[in-house]
Amino acid sequence: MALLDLMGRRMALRILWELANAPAPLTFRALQDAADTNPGVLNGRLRELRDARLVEHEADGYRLSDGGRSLLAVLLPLHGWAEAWAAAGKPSAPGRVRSPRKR
Amino acid sequence: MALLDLMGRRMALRILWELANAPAPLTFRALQDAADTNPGVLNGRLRELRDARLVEHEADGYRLSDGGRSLLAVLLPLHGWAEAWAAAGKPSAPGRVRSPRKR
DNA sequence: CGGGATCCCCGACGATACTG
DNA sequence: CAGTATCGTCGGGGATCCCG
Repeated sequence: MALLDLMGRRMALRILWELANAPAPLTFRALQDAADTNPGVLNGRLRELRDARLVEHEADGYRLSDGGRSLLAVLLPLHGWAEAWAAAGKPSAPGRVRSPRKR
Repeated sequence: MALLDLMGRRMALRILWELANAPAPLTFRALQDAADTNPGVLNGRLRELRDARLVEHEADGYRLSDGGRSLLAVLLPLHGWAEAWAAAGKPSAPGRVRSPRKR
């Protein structure tokens, strides 16, 4: 699945996430700062995400496309599963497993 | 998300898929053949998947665990989304996704 | 047959300098 | 500020050999 290729890349999900939580479109710099990455990676990812029509670029910056938003929506259940899975997997880890964290 | 790290790896999903469709547990060789990969990768992935408790290893071979099956279930919607997404995006686009494999 | 060990290659990433 | 170019590094993955 090509989707996983894309989403598995270094800052892909992070970028989508930052854009999703931004009140307004983010500039290149703003994104670079928010995702804490470098121009090269950010630029590459941005290109791929735009090719995939998951984000859009306008004069005022980058924003999620409808498709991007729908992807995020589909990703949520997976995210939930992953959390439960991770929680089940590290019962012996420095135990803060008990208090479910919400952010 | 660590899940994506794992699933994004070279044969992870493929292995889960092959195991899911197998009528009975698959042996190492059978899996290697089914997924068309090499011992090194297969072994590595198998170790990770076992660590993640997504697959189980018994005397008669490898099989999906309950967790593995549940993951696959959660993955289905994503898969559906990905198909629609791919279909919408690359009806005529030059497919640069995967280069032809030599065998 | 199962599956570790090895070797090599290539692409992704990180950092940063640089141009418009 | 936006984005590109360059360069070194690092790790994953392909192929193979081989032992238990």
